[in-house]
Amino acid sequence: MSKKVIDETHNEENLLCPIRYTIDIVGGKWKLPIICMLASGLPIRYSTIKRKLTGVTNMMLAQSLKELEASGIVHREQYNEVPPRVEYTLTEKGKSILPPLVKLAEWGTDHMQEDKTGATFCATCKSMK
Amino acid sequence: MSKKVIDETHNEENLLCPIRYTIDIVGGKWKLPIICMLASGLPIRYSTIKRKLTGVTNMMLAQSLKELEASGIVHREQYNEVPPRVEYTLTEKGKSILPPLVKLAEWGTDHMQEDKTGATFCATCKSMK
DNA sequence: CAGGATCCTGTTGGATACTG
DNA sequence: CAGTATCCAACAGGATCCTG
Repeated sequence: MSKKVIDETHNEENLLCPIRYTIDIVGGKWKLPIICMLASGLPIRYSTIKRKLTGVTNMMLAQSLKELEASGIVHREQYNEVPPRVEYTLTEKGKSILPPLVKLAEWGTDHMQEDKTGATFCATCKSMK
Repeated sequence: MSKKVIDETHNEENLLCPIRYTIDIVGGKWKLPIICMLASGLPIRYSTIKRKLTGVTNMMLAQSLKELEASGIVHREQYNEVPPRVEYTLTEKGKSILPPLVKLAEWGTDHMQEDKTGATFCATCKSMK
């Protein structure tokens, strides 16, 4: 979810565009990998996500998860144990965004190969297909 | 096409992901509106695009068009007349990205209405459906 | 008409340290 | 373990002025 101030003069023209609404939800550096990782449907712990997302900081991961939760894409389940455990899953809304993303992935796969032959693909995204 | 320096440590994990490849192409503030505007298939002049894209500067429009051309999405046809005339059209690759974008738009339309009822939609994007 | 050059600012994302 | 807080660098995008 973009924090940018809505410019009223462009609001109706661009920012309420349903495509941009969708891209805003999955935009940013880490949200797409997170969604891909949760695409299996199984709940995944915070620490597991952090470990598999090479290079992500606690700061960025927590923020991305919070924004995805605010968008209704992921569900956060907190267990009051010691040590604490928090698991994330895709909501129904989150699952429903996968087919459109797969369309994007298919188009990307087709046309990446035209440009740079032999490109390797993100393992998590491949798992969506 | 983003100008950001590619971080080699995340390259294979994220940046060669076909979804991100696709989103990078249509990302940014003006590329989606430009693509929507060209979706009819008719060639459109630079000045016409500029006039219809309220708020865009020459700087941003020229840059967006150049990047879309480099991505193979739009074709630039220059006529050596006085005054100069340049017309833009979607390439075959550009046309082929419309169906995936329509999927995104459909998802966005469905779920925007859950969040904010009565939201108005971008006229150019609606024209794609 | 169709851009380019230069300078500037707000946002995004990262580094590091700390906590319930 | 699962985050926060604070500070900072990089980049996208805009304003203004200039040109073939």
